[in-house]
Amino acid sequence: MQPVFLHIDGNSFYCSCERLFRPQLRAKPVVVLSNNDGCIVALTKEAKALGLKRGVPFFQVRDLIKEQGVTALSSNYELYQSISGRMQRTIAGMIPKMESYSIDEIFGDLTGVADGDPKQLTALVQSIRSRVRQWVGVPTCAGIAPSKTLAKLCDHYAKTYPTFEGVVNWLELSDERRRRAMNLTPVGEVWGIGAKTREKLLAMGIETVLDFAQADAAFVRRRFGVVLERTHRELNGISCIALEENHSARRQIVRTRSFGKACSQMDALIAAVSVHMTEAVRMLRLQKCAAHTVGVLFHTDPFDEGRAQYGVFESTRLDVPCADLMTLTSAALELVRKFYKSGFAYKKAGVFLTDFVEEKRALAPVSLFDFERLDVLRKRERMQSSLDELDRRFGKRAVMMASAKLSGEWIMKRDLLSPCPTTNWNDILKVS
DNA sequence: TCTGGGGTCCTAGGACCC
DNA sequence: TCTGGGGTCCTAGGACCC
Repeated sequence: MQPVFLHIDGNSFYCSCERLFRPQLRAKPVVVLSNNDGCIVALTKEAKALGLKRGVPFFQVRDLIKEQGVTALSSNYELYQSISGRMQRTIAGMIPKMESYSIDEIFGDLTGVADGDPKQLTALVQSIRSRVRQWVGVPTCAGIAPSKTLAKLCDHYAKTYPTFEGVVNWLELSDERRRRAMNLTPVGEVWGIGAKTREKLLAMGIETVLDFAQADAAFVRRRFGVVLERTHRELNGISCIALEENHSARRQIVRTRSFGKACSQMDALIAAVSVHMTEAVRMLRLQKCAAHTVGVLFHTDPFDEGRAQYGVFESTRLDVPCADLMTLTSAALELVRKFYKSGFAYKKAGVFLTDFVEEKRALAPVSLFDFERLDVLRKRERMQSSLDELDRRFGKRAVMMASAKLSGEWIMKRDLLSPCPTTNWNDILKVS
């Protein structure tokens, strides 16, 4: 039986989530910014129409945004994660097999559904879209095709050409329309073809998806390897990439953040690494794993080209896999102490965990209590009364952030603060 | 002078995705 | 002044073993 894949994703997902709670933003240009409000990570079609693009640093377009009355929002990942969960549960209830591919995307397996009748498949997917719209409130587009790569391409067509009304079904297109669509689409739009490969293909005169799909398979294999050969086959309707229903179990966990302001003290790195490790271990325990390797990274500001750069990406293999916050944090802090060099202004710090094994023992969730035992909080006695006050007013998360903040130059606008009733640093610092 | 061959494991780096 | 933060997979080459 010929496989049939579905791809659905949310339109301007982060912006759509924000619009749910701010209906006045409907049909208006909106952008959502990355962590330190550094650059644009999501934007609505109204914002795209003004020439704004994903990935552009905010400061470069600040004037344009002001002039055009674009709403710029700090990101709120906890909100997006929660909406994403609702969207995916809604879809999961309507199709036999599903893979959660990213925060706003799913792949589904529709093989054998509706006896493979293309018209019925399109109708089914339209009903999924309207249910998501109605139950969750997020607009989506979808593609249906015999391979994942084609399904994603069809979704792209659905987004690009509104006449399709949100769903493009490869199985319903004539050969002629398929060729026309592929010929209109730049090769870089294909899932699996990034900037580097695109440049190489352009240099060979391969400009459109059609050019690439018609290229010689052996040639693609020889010049670009097995990965791109798979993409090539997928574009020709041969499914090579299977649905992964258990996509969510991670093989590594990384937590990093840029500092709002570069810092040079080792204390600040220690504070940052401790906070990141607390989050990383929380994730690790959620997926019931222990990590055999623990690592840290920190580096100077790569955009500050005038200054000497220093970067660290180091890891330790533990004697035994471990899911204990204290042990993992100690190992990470040891790396920080070993590789820290004074005289540099550090802009980014983080931790990573990898080489996972399943952890069968029951694990208590990471609590603030664990965190307080860390040497970061040596100053704890001094700070205790203000921390108690913080705890009463804003909860433990705020205590954690304030502790880190007070033990180093840790400046962030709003990251990690969503569970608190305030996202305003000044409120928190006033109390502490 | 002439200096095997094949397998496995690990790592670093590069490419890709959102 | 201000430039995100996650992830995945593949490959080549070196170390090591017999």
